[in-house]
Amino acid sequence: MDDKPLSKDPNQQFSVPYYEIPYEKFFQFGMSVDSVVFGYHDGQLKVLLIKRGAAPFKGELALPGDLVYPNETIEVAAHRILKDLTGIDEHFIRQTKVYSQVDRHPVARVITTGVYSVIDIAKHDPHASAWAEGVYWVPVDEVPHLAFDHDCIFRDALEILRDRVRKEPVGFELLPSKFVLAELQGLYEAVLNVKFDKANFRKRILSGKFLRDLNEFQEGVPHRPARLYSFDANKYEELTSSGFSIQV
Amino acid sequence: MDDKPLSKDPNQQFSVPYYEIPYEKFFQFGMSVDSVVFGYHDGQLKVLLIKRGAAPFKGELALPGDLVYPNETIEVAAHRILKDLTGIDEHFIRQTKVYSQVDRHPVARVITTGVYSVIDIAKHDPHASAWAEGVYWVPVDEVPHLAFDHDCIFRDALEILRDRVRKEPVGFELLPSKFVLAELQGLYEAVLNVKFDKANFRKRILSGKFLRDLNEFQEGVPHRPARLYSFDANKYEELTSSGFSIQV
DNA sequence: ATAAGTAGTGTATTATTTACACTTGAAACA
DNA sequence: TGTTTCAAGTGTAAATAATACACTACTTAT
Repeated sequence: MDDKPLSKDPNQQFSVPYYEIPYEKFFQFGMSVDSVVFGYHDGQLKVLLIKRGAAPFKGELALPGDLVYPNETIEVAAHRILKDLTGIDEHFIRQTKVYSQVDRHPVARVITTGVYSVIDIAKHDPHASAWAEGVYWVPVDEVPHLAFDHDCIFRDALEILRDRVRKEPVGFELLPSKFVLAELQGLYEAVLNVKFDKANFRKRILSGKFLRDLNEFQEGVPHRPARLYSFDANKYEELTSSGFSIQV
Repeated sequence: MDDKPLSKDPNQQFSVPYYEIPYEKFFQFGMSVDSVVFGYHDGQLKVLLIKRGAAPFKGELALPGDLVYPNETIEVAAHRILKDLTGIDEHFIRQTKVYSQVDRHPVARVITTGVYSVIDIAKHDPHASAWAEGVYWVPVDEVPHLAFDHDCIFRDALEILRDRVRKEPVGFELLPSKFVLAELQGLYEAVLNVKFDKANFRKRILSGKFLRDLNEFQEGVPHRPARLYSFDANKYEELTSSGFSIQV
């Protein structure tokens, strides 16, 4: 009995001085990570949802997530989960918030950390795994009700992404390494749900000098092909270290 | 033995499939909160440090923090800690990051959430408590080495504060409810470590319309007394809900 | 050749930011 | 009762940045 996770019984309240709470009760938390994985496709910002393969909420839609292993950090756990789902080792990943409502998990006391991740859909082919019966890319404005408190975790992540994408080079993670300015503009428009003037968008982005002009061109388009660019991470580092920040 | 917190023994690695890890090992995390409490005094931004009253790191300087109780959320725990230290119930408080390095705590596996808090020094009188032998306001640029990974937690919080204070009404929490524009300017200059032009600062702040002109004046100053203002939270809410955001 | 369609550029207008000098008013002192 | 001192508070010209929008350029398709 003593080994079981903390009971969720509402009668089991600890309205007593801390020294009357058995010491080991302070060390019975479960820790999990829930990932909000963003991708961009067909001019739409999408998020990766799974159909849960295990209780609780088996069969329901949720964010991919799992308990943190005893020897893992949260970041390691998040990478493991994404690797299981997409096969890719390297992901851009950032924390959002911690969710610690006492009753947020129906079975045990589990505190979860939200993270978001931003990937190029074309490079990844998500597939079902031990804990996910199905995996789906869902446009962010069509996300249905999710298991646990994942509605909230998703909303918060989207809001934080929208804030961050304006000043950090997050957007480039969503695109192939070679892209065209119109794609970049479409991406920002999809993420932020706004429209930009083409000429002004170009001027702003190009004035930053962190895009490398590859002197290559689009192929197979039925009109004048556009120049290909890539994000120059070194140049960007150089710029940020002297106070520069992307402004979109 | 099974009831003890997770061992920090580096030999106890779990490089095995999850189903070979005993189930209860997933529920032996300790969860804590560490608060970075900011205050403003004498034109300086300061942070509240404690001298630890208990092992580990007894006697060393650290951020105020404690284990989360089994029936608490992280936010509740953070408020409890600050109440213990300052006697005040209501605090402005925000999460910063989660710190989950496996070896960050020398005794047990404890994951901590950093929070920051921003208070009016004049209204609070911090005092030693069960877990704090001493309490000190230290200017942010004179913070010495701290216990655990608190150096890092502090640095991150300061960076996040500096980012947030430019667009959220965080600064007002540091001042008495009635203040003078010069005080507000001094505060922003101390937090951000920059200088503003007086005329332009006023124009910018006043153009937001979220300051209420109290038609009252400073007293006891040996020069022309300045107008007193207060932050109008209702007006601010109204403005933000229609897309407005503070810009400093 | 020419039409269609997107790539990419130039520029006038408007809005915002910056720098800095100025005026105002209360208290202190002669 | 001036006059000085000190910071409060204002006005404005110049520089910079944001916006709107029309234009040219180039490649494919017919």
